[in-house]
Amino acid sequence: MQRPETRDFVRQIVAQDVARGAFDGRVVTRFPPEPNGYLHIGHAKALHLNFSIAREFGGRCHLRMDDTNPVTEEVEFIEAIKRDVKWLGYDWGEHFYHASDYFEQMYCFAEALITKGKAYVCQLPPEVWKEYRGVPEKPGKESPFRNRPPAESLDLFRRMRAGQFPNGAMVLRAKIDMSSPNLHLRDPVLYRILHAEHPHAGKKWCIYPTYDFAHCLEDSIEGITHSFCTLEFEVHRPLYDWILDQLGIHHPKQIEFARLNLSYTVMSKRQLNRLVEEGKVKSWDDPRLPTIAGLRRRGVPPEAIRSFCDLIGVTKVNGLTDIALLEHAIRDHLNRRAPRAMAVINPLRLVIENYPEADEESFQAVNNPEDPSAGTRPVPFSRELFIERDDFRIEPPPKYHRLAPGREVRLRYACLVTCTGFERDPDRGEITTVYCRYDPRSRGGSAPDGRKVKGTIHWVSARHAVPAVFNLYERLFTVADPADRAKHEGRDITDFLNPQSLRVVRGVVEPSLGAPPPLSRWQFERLGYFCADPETRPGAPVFNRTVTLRDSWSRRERKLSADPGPLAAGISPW
RNA sequence: UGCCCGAUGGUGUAACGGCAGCACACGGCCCUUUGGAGGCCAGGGUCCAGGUUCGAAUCCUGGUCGGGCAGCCA
Repeated sequence: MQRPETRDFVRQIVAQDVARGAFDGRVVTRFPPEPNGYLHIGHAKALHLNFSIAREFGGRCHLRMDDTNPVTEEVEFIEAIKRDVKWLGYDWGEHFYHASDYFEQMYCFAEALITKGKAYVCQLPPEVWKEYRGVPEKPGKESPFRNRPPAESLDLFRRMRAGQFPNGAMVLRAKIDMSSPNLHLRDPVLYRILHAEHPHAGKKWCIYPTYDFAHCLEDSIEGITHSFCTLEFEVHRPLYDWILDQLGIHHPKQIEFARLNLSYTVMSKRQLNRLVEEGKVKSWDDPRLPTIAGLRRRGVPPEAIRSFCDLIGVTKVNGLTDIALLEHAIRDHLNRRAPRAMAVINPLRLVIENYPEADEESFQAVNNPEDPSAGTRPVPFSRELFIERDDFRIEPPPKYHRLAPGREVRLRYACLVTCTGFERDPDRGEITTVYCRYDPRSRGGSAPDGRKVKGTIHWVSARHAVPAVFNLYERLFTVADPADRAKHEGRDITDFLNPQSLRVVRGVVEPSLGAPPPLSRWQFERLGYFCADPETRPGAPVFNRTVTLRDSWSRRERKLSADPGPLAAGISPW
């Protein structure tokens, strides 16, 4: 027997269904966001699951606005959601729907249920209904309206629709089992009165179906075969099944999977909303947020989000995914695709003493070593350059391969230089200029005699430099699980905000980057991946740092400073 | 304390009664005109206790721990 193909449990179920000819072998899925907020990377997981499975099994995936609650939903979100889904690379084709377009059908199904004696209009006030429902440990109490004749319920329900009653006066409830250990089966509400204008349906309705009643019907009407949702809906499944069974209509299979939790961020709509409302971040597309809009502005490619979704898999285990995995997916894609350029985010002036003041020349730089077809570009060079402040030390620590008095390094693509001295500000002690002499025979950066030059640093010609603003982003929170910590320690998520999550610095970029297209993605050599902010302007570019490069030197330095080692500790066994 | 779901290296996952594998992270080495990328190596895991079986991560029982459910939200 052949070793079974590795598939997640969802795909296994779908494959089995297809194999045994369930749903005529068809696969139809759907992504049903409620248009009351922006999509985030957790939604991307659901999106990816639905669209990928549809594609893999030759089916289709619908995009559906689950707009059954007019008081929280807005048209603004509908367009934002469509834009984000499209940007992520998913195509719903013709299949864009609104749950509200099915309101008339849902209403008819509700009447059918009433007629069959499976639903009734209940006039218990909300507080009393809550009491009657009871608690999980004990059976609930039946509503006095439970056994009212179907004809009476039907009349009342029609008058509800006609607008004869105020909000909350009565509801339509399913007649199931008030003693069920599953609260959702204790005669759940199917319709409520809401005198509110609907963003899509307008003023047509004043009664609206609840999620439980609407969702299974939406799925059924659209011919969905597999309805994926998150774990918290597991206890709703018996109700989903009950409604469809009573009505005897097409019955999709609901399958629950674990939602995504990402370390060092928060994912709930409520928490994200707070961060925006309270100004902890600037907007819904703030690059520190895990929203799709935020990730896009941060410079995260959609391909990286999709491959991340493949990496995390699908299970029923509620865990916490390390954001390092997302960062890996981002670097992996950008390393192959992002053109390289040179930028200096913390400039230090470097003067090449033996390079004539009046001269300048340009060197050919490789655009992408991972992709020869990306070609090369000329980079201007002159006597005065900017280098990274981190790339010079007066007293270099062990294994430091960069510039220091007397040390030789390679200026990337240009030449070899040896440090001859430096100058400091007499008052502040800050280093202002580093002096070097270059080896004229090392044009392009190769050592003429084959001598080993271990360090290579990046640079920008001062005369040609374009000033640029860099938004350096770090993790939004200082703890891996801010939401859990807040919940269990009675604290607030804002207690864990990283004050360093955004640092704005001014530096320079090489002239080829003077007017980058908004949202274009680059690797600044030795620094990281950056994305031109939408607000970048020609001659005044603004870049958002997507993610740093992996940096084994800074890791080493951090380790050394954190752990002084046995010698520094001064401990000797004898 | 009712019901439902879950538990495999630090993290995310695979193995569907037959050699516990992969990825990320972490550590070491090689290579390098990005301390990037790439290559190589190493460490580290089946929640616990019983049972069934020639054989259990997998099946059964009990426990422990974690999550969900008491909106006219979704």
